[in-house]
Amino acid sequence: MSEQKIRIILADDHVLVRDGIKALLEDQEDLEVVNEASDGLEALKILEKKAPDLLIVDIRMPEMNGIEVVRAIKKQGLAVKTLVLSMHDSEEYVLQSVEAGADGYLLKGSSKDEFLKALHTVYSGGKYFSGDVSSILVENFISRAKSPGTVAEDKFSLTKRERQILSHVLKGKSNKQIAEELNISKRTAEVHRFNLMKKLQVKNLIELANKAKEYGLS
Amino acid sequence: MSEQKIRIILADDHVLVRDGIKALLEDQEDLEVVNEASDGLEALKILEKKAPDLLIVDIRMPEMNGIEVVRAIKKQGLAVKTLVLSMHDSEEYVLQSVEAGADGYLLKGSSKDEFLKALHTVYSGGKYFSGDVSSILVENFISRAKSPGTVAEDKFSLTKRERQILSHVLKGKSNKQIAEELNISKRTAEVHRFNLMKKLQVKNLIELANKAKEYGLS
DNA sequence: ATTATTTTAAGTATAAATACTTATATTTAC
DNA sequence: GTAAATATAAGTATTTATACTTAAAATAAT
Repeated sequence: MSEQKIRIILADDHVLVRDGIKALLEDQEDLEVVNEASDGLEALKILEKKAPDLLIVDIRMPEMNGIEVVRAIKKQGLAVKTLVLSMHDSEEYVLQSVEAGADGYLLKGSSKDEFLKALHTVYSGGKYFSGDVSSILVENFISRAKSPGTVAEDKFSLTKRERQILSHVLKGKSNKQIAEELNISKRTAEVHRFNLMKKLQVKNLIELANKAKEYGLS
Repeated sequence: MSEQKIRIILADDHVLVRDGIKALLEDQEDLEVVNEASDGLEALKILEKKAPDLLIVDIRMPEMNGIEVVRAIKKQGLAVKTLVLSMHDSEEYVLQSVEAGADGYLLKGSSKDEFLKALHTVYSGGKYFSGDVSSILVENFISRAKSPGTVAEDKFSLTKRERQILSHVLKGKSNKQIAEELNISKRTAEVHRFNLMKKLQVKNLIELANKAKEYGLS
């Protein structure tokens, strides 16, 4: 009865991490890594034709991040279960993953045993979130009940132009430089900068840099 | 003759990464992971009493980073070989590792095969640096020949006060705030800020934040 | 004890960012 | 096609940072 193995696809941009996890998984007789991907887009492509049981996906990847991959999967109604791995226990990531429809979320600080447990739980239709993560969920579940639709608002609802300005700001450009490069007035650049900092709720460049890095805003 | 295995200690703060690499290593019959550490200090302690053949160490770790561990090992004249793993192919890290006396340096983007090759090379007394890394070394070897003793100067030779100011700057404080908190004049704070940015060779806050993060300057 | 380094802090002038408000084109969406 | 959102940009006043130079105390090192 336990004849067919759980077919897994691994997506992580670090080969060594991938090889490590693969070795770890293949020590288990009921698991099988059928394919790997080194970025989000590749993962999606492989997924569509291989139709595995489970996808293990890292959040930070080039091209398309793990959360976006999960979102795409759910949107397309693919049957694959998803287990999100993360180096960072950023609250926002957790919430985004849940809302994207991830079946599980594990910190890389989790142990092998927890990893395998999560894997099986998710495979059999359950949800698995590592300890520290659960508390974040509980807290947000409560606050969400009070003011529905508020949490994890799609990123920060920056406009295209604001994102564009942001990316320049994050390169250390001054408003003047930005204005010159985009052929807009310095004042306009100022306004955009002002607005986006307000939206991101940061008071200075340092906080901006950190927040942007944390949420993967280019 | 190939009776005794290569005894390895693994140091990485992420349990899952550790478990993965361990699984990968223990698929090889000539290797054996005798112990693990989740931070630099722990690694050193274990090392001193276990005397393994080889230490695989991640750069970013709490308490004491990988490079510092390598440096301590060489200082104490321990016989263990060292293989440094890194997520980041930062030029500075590579150079620091070499100067600390590391026997090998591998990017986590390396494959399992390259990993094992590196391992064996280092164990048998050789040096191993993954492809992309070698070019960095070559370049710096040349420039060093011209002006010896210049490269990888111990951090950036910031003074204590400068480091202190830096940590405030990195919290997003203004010179005025810093001055108030440290009971110095605003002008003094300005000078320190100016000098430290010069020493770190950055032109703006963003670059400062990145550089500081990269080199682990608090 | 005497260099050397570090820390302190002032001056001067310029450039940039902050914290708004107001207001008009221009898109985009329903 | 009209409303809503976005992008544009000006005004005003204040605060901060930049880019130096100079120079005196205070500490640390040999």
